[in-house]
Amino acid sequence: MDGKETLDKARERIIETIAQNIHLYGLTPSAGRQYGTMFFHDEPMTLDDMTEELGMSKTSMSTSVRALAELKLVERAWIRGVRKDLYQVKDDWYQSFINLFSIKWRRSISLHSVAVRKSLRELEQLKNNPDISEELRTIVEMDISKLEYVRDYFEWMDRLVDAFEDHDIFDLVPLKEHGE
Amino acid sequence: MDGKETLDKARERIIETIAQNIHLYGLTPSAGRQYGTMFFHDEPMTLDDMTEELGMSKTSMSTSVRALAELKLVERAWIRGVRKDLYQVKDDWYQSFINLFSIKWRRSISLHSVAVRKSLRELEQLKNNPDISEELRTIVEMDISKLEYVRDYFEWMDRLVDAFEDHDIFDLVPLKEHGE
DNA sequence: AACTTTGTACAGTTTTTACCGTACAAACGA
DNA sequence: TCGTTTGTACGGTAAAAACTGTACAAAGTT
Repeated sequence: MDGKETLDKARERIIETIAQNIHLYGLTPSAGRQYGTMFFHDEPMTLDDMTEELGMSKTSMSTSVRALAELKLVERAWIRGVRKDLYQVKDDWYQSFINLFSIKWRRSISLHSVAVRKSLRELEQLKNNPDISEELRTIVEMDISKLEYVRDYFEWMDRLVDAFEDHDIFDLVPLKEHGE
Repeated sequence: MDGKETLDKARERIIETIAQNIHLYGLTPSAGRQYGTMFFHDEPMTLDDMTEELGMSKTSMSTSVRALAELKLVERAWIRGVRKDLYQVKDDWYQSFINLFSIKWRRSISLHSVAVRKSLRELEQLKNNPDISEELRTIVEMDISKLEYVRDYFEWMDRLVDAFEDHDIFDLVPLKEHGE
């Protein structure tokens, strides 16, 4: 086995591992393979480069690179004289992890918070309605306390994402000292 | 609109929100609806209960409750005299969040670490091979430093999950004081 | 202005995933 | 021991998602 072959095999192993785990970011294996390919490619790539490298249609490359960019796993690059769009991976993986929370989790937290607060308001009002049965009131009160718990949970999640974004998380889990 | 109707609507909003966000846990909306239904159901539920409540087949209920259990979002319960399997939601949502990392992320981290270390070993060996071209050696060295970065990243991720599991994360992002 | 090049919208196809019904094994009860 | 109940494996089907090719709009070039 010659050197180039060894190199490619070593790269391929990493790319395939990324492909098979990127579902944690809500992306498809194909997008993962695309990311992995770009990771080892030193210059920014065009859609045509990716088509060639991965043997997939340009349309697919376009849509999946968009998904990668939305999560800020890749970014656009500019090289003077090149007309085509260029993409490269963002090389700060710690920040990419944080971005997952900033983008996907934050949105989910917000949707939950809105829904919970709305339901809580309705149930509080229902609880104060004198016309309902004692039995129903008991159930309503239980639901209220459940939703208060959930509200607090998402409020905590919100603060957790803040702690990621503010990089406070690196106080708790420090980066490895560079070069040792 | 009578009281029961208001209650159901308030619950339905939450359930649907869970269903539409549980993809972050790698689960389907159906499993989310199942979880939400169990969340508001005070006694543990049987598969037949879920079939009735959700209008889906018992087979589906069986497979998706298994997915929920695997992530420890639900657990089995026992009530004396009841022959059927019973399930209830685990009510510590903070722990459930942590479990996602313990179970899904930890596995991914491990797979990545293994792959990266294996490729690193191969590339180190290749680098020390005197027969390769200077050009190739340069590429290999660049890949090595990329993979060392990745290795360190997953080592950090491993410590992050540790910090979740050990509940150190609550030092950084404290729980809301109970009852205020 | 006419001609190229490039990225993506869109509709159709293929592949994958979710879901269902049947059948059966394991556990229980009489 | 023989029925009954319960959960799930399995094969088939319906639904969803990924992927492709064509067609076109936007931007660049001559």
